[in-house]
Amino acid sequence: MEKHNLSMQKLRRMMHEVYRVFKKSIEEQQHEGIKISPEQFGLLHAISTKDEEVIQKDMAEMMGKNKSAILRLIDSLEEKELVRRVADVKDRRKNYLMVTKVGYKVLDQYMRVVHELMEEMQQGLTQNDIDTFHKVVNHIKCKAEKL
Amino acid sequence: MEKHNLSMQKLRRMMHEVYRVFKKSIEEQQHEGIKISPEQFGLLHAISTKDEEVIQKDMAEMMGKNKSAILRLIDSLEEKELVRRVADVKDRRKNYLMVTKVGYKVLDQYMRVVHELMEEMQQGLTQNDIDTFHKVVNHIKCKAEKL
DNA sequence: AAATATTAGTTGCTAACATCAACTAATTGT
DNA sequence: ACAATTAGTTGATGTTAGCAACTAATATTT
Repeated sequence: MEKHNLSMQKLRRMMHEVYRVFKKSIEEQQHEGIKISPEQFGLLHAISTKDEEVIQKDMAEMMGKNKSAILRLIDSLEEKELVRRVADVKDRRKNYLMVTKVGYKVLDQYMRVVHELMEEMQQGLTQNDIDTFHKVVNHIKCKAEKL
Repeated sequence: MEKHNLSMQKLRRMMHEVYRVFKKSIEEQQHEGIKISPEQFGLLHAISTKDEEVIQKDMAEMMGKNKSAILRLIDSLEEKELVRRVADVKDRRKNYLMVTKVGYKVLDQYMRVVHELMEEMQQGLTQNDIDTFHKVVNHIKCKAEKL
């Protein structure tokens, strides 16, 4: 009982710390340049990894976020010129999301920082540990989605 | 590289789903009564589990949050009469945080829901899985705290 | 073809959370 | 007694989330 709840809190704490360190590293490694928040980064990255073209609705589903939330995020990314909306010629309701050149550049920088940090923070953990971690995360997510 | 980043995003997604389900269950099981947010719940619970009396600063440290953030949370909990600040007689700067009777009642209700949900979502996972999960979370948190 | 239903995105509003700097009052240290 | 430190507060700013209502575009039904 108490154990389970603590895990969510610990999880939250862990993520908070990771983001804090991440932010600090970004500041240190880039005194200038475009700064984006974790959520913005998450969306930018998600868009960039999709092979086929995606629309806002797709991203909302994929990230499990409310469509307004996605819209706001896209607004903010578009404002920074990291992403562009391109209306579908056949269905004018749909906006395809495209990562700009600058977008890819920022993404690359951020990914490098993420990579370094994760390498560092994972030291001392086995691959099995990490795989189990992902398994648990995925398992709980899927269970939760069904409720 | 991409794998590590995805885990943070997946983690975030998982937590989002868990909170969604949690909220839904609360709504279903309590058509009335005091509603509190995950953060409020987290703080309320944290306060309740400490044997010795704690002050705001303690909670900020313990939860890894900014003191203003804690203050605001306490404000909101105090407003709902779930928590009370009690000034230390010897050091008037310090406020001890006490969970009220109502506070314990709400906490109990919420804990019950949490317990049920976690039981349900953990089905199919072994104790070893869960332990490893906690181990990884704790490991990363500690590593991050040192950076 | 026209009417209705559905879809994708937008808007306005509200709530919650986080952080920083500056500040105040209280206590401790010199 | 004064300076430094501490605990909490305030104001401002930024970010994210969610809901309902709305608009324009498309699909389906009549």
